Amino acid sequence: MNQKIKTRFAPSPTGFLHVGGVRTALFAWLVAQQNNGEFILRIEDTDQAREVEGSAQHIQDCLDWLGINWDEGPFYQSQRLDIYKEYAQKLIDSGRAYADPYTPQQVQEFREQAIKEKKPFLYRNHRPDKTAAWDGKSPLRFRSDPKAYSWKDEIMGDLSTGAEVIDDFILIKSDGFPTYNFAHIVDDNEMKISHVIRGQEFLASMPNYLNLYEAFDLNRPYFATIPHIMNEQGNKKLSKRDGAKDILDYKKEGYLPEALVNFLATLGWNDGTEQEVFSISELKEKFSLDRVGRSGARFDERRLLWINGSHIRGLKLEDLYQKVEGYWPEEAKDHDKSYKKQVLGLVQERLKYFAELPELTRFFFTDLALNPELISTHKQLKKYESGQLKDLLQKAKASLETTDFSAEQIQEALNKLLQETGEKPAVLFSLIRIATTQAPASPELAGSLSVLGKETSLIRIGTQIERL
RNA sequence: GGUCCCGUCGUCUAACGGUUAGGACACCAGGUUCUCAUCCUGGCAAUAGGGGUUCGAUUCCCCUCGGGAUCACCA
Repeated sequence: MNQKIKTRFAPSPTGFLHVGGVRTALFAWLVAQQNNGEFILRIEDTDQAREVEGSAQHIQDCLDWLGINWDEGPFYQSQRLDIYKEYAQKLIDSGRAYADPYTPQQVQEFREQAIKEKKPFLYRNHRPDKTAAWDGKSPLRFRSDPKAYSWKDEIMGDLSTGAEVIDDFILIKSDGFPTYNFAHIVDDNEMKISHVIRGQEFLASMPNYLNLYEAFDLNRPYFATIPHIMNEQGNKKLSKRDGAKDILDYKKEGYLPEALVNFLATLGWNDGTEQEVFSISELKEKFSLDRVGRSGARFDERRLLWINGSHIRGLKLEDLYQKVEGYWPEEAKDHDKSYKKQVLGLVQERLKYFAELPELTRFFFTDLALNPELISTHKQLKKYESGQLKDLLQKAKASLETTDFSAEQIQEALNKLLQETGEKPAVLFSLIRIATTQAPASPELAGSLSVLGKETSLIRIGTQIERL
């Protein structure tokens, strides 16, 4: 195949982008990336009624964030009406398009009649014998040539349908805008798209598209149909109305774009090995359409969470620090970079997404209110008298007072204390951990104390002693 | 309803017609001097059903069942 690989993402600007749309874009982009091809963005804004203000920009923001960059565009179909008119004229000249004489109401009546007679509705059964020249005001309709088709889909394999599904369809609407069915074929040809990669909602229309390719005497591009992502119940394609999130929500919540890309790429695709976590460059290298599954996949956010955590753990601390800017708890604003970086180093391995940074780290920046429940519900500590706990903390305080506050020295001191008191780590360490953090969970003790610093640590232990 | 597509653990998936049907997420249990997390070990758990073809079927064919897409002057 000497043809230059060129793919496109062609969304309509009718709302925010969710994971389903982005996955389609991603697959098309990956195909172009790995073949040294081009990827273009085309905004299919031919339905003025459904257009949502800001949507085209939003789509670009999403792709930008994910690193799905386009080589050309964005093209806007609304600015290419002349091109569609030219192509339409070719079909008029060759007798393959005609002015539609019916009103929508009349067409609807035909349809209802067909339903009543339990026959499939085909517009071409109502084709007028003679039509007036197209005045540009009525819709322009394609004169189809019913025949059976078979074709190859790079994902679905060999497909075929009979002539009974071929029908006349609208090329140009009465508002002068082309339909998707027409415009996308014109543009794919004009833009020399080699691989048409899109969601399965278009699969049923393929025979009609093939019919139109033939009417124009065009070579077919390669086709690849991507199965839909299903909603959580698995009974419907994922859509905005059943809770699919805006892609930018994932950005806001502190997901890494490379993690989301990893997640979406492996939803329906795998490389045949047992690898689960991929970098973008690995995906560029390894992705292939023929290893995309044919069945619809469900979106499982828990898996995304795991992949995101996995990518976070793989980040260098300095990189992670750059990325989490803006996610720190309010109380962290007066603390310097060096301190915050140390804190970050301690929580890196337990961070699943950035928005949970505040709850994980708040106690490093401010004294949390004493939480007696942490002791009263602790499975070991609850058996102790408060006097005993007080005594233990006093010993801990005394020991730490004379300790150099590196993590290693603290660990050593704590180990010694363990021996001296004869207590189990589950008791002594838990007690100190609770006293110094007042949090249900925190990073490992010696490291936390070291970052917290001697003064703060001792004060907090002191406070706990007073309140026991 | 017509047409088309799909059907392996709860989820994402692997398996030239020959595997004890593998891995991952989730979940459960144990381990790593405290918690949560990480990490390690172990566990639970699937070929929708029925017929063929074959020495042998998750894999090929047929039927049934189930799910989805589509049938617009929407994309």
